[in-house]
Amino acid sequence: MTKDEADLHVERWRDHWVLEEGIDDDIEAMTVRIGTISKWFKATTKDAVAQVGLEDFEYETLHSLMIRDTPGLASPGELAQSMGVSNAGVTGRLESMEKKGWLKRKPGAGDRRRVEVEATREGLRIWREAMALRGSAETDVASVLTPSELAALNKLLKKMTLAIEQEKAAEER
Amino acid sequence: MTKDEADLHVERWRDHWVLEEGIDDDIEAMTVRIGTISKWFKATTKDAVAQVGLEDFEYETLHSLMIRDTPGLASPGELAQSMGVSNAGVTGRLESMEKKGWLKRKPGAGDRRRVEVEATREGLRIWREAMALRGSAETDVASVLTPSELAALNKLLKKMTLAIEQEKAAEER
DNA sequence: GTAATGTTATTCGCTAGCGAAATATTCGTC
DNA sequence: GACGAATATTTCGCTAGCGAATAACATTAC
Repeated sequence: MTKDEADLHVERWRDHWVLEEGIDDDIEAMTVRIGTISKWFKATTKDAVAQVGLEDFEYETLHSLMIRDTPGLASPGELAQSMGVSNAGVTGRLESMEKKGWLKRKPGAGDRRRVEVEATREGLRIWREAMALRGSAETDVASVLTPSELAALNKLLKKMTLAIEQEKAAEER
Repeated sequence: MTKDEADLHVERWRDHWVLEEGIDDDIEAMTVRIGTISKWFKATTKDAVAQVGLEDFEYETLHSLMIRDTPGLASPGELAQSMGVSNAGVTGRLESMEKKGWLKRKPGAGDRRRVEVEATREGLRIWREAMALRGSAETDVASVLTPSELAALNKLLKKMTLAIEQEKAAEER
């Protein structure tokens, strides 16, 4: 069967190898593949986003704002958390994005320490546009799998994500 | 069955949703899961790397240098390519890493435009140390799968990576 | 052999983002 | 009901990295 980059990587690994305790080949190949796919999705998203005239981080911010359970509405701190960016970083993003008119900030209603971030109509529009492009690129890749293969893949991935989420939760105490 | 974050994401997606043409739920869940796992691996690598006293980008550079088919030896341009970083960025990395003694640069033998980057003994040592830690974190996650599940997962992932690699190759003409 | 073109690495000006300190507001407690 | 602790955001100084321009060398064409 044709080899992919991960296969080649593992082969080189074994030949030239130097580590005392070897890492399991299948695990190594799996992590490399996950990385490859993730990178690809990031790259296609980047393209889609560039096509509609957004910067990467602008898209990410709008996206984060929209996929909440209160879509289009959040505080800077919440955004920082969900994007894995520092609070200071979020302030910077909001600053420039507010100037461009994709969102606005207003002082928090009840608690005046807070700031409420809200997507504008125009912000929503451009984000949707990017989403449509992004989705079609993902569909392209996923379509090499049959529906039942996709289901099987999801089942296996889910086993891992559940383990990860559990691990994460455990870390937080 | 227990739901993971991806499941919840897709549910929210559907409830509040606003896109004209819906994105297929299974595809969306799959991309979210791939992203979650990839992020997790990145985070565990980051921890491992911090434990041995390396910066992220220093580890990445050493790693890139070591997994070549000429391990421990490369030109800046090759590194830039394999890391997906600009040439200028690589120059900066090499600068600081040379100071710390993890690698050294010397003028290219045949072609004197080139520069040869070589890992030092100490660079190799610290990278190995990080690798051992990194590997064990990955093994932890992967161990929720049975060997045959892992094999099945790799088979499905490989279908996608092959498609991606083909797409990439096609783009390059 | 020399001019023109290509290739490789580095320098320079600029942007995004981080961590720590500063600022503004709220909550708890005596 | 005032004062200290807690919380939310922003400001500030600094670092990594990008793209464009530059420098140094090599290759090709004539």
